[in-house]
Amino acid sequence: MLEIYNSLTRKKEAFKPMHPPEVGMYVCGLTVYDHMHIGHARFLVVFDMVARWLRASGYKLRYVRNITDVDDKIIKRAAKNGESVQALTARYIQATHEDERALNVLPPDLEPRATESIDEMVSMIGELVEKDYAYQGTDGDVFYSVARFKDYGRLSGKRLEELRAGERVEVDQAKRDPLDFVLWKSARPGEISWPSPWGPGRPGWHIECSAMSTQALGNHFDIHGGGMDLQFPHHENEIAQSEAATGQHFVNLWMHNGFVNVDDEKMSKSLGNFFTVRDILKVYPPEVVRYFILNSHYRSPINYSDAQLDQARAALGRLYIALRGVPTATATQGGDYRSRFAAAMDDDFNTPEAISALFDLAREVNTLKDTKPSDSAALAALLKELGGLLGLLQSDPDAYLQAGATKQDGLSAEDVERLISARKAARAAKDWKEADRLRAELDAAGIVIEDGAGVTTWRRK
RNA sequence: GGCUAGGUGGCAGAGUGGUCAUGCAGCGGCCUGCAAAGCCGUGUACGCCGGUUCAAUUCCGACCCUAGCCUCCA
Repeated sequence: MLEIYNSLTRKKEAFKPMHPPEVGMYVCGLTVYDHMHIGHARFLVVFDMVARWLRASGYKLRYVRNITDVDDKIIKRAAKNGESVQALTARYIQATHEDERALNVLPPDLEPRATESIDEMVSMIGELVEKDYAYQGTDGDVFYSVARFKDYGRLSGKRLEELRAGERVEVDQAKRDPLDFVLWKSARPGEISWPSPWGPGRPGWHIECSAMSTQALGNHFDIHGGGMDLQFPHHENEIAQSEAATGQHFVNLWMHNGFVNVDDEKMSKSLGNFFTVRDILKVYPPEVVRYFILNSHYRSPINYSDAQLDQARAALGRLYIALRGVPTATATQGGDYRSRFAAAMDDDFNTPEAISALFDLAREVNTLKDTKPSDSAALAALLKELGGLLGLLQSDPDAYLQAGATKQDGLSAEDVERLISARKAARAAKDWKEADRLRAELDAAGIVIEDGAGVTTWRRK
């Protein structure tokens, strides 16, 4: 039985979709004005893992992940670059898709773009104005009247008076209440805009997700996810907007993934301590990045560092080494590995524990390799199958282990093969000195060689 | 200050009221021409102080410390 931690109730709950086997899940996606960083990669991989496990559990999932392609930062960046909003977002949407493919993040079933749902946003704002949950401020912007929504703060555990007491709330004369947030922003001359009953402008960020999720999944759906920092105010505001507009309960289960830190501090652009996926993939295979993310529980913070990625690479290498040289076979029922794996995943997606079952499985594959090759092959097939549920271990083992992407300076595969045959000749002549010299030469180039029964295999460090 | 989540062995990271996480690194052994990989064995742990209990890292309370949110943010 699948249990998931619900941010709304702050406890694990048995997962009960409203209309099984159908499940609707909406995740707040990227604002596309720059390359994604490792923090973005985390939420993408985490919810990809969630989607895969829900499907593997027999649910018919409708996974919706939006793209925010109009927003203050986008407008500012486009202006700075001297290009149109459309040109900027098109470029980064493409880059985002490339990075997702590299990380083996499957496309969602639906990827709505904010600019394609403006009508729905305008109509939802109209609904809110009509019901007196929203008003047009003195500057023309339309605001949501937070005090009108009695459950405001429930998701984030905040109360209005506490928020008001905070010193950092901005003072804005156009609003009736400093906590009110913008639903519709009037356009300044030259800015991208759409017509509306309140004049030309663009939607606020929060209304985008309310409108797109409702449009794709209905007024009331099962799961809504996103990064920890979106809990307040973004998701709080979504609830306020959607429930006020539709009069219905919005979302049953809220999931929030933890952050990627650097030196125990949040990664952020202002601190300048962020790492883009593109830069990381110049040094590490994408699957190592995916393993690194999945090796911690999705709600825990993780620290990014080269040392961590090196460890992830060593660990993943061990799994691939177990799969190396094993003939293809049908997966066994596999003792209790399968049930251990499932139990871990069912326990709020405990991927580190699921992965620990993979390592025990790999040990048995290795142990039986020589004595019971067919049993070993069947277990290896199980290892690959279970790994696949996490989006791991699907590459050809030798291709993964010999991939050149890890170090730039290396020898080509042909060079390596040539040196290995030279060493083979030296070994046959029992010229150990020459054989060891050649091995040292390979080692210096980052190549590890392993003499098996009659064959020498190689991989990159 | 308010709210939330944490503090586990050299590092990373799960978990449990009383036997093993798992990976990396270390040590010993097997294997190997020597290695590597693999296998076997092995050491080091649960922030601090009280309480409950036959028994607490695990439950309860206080304390200390850390991070996140309270402002755009995955």
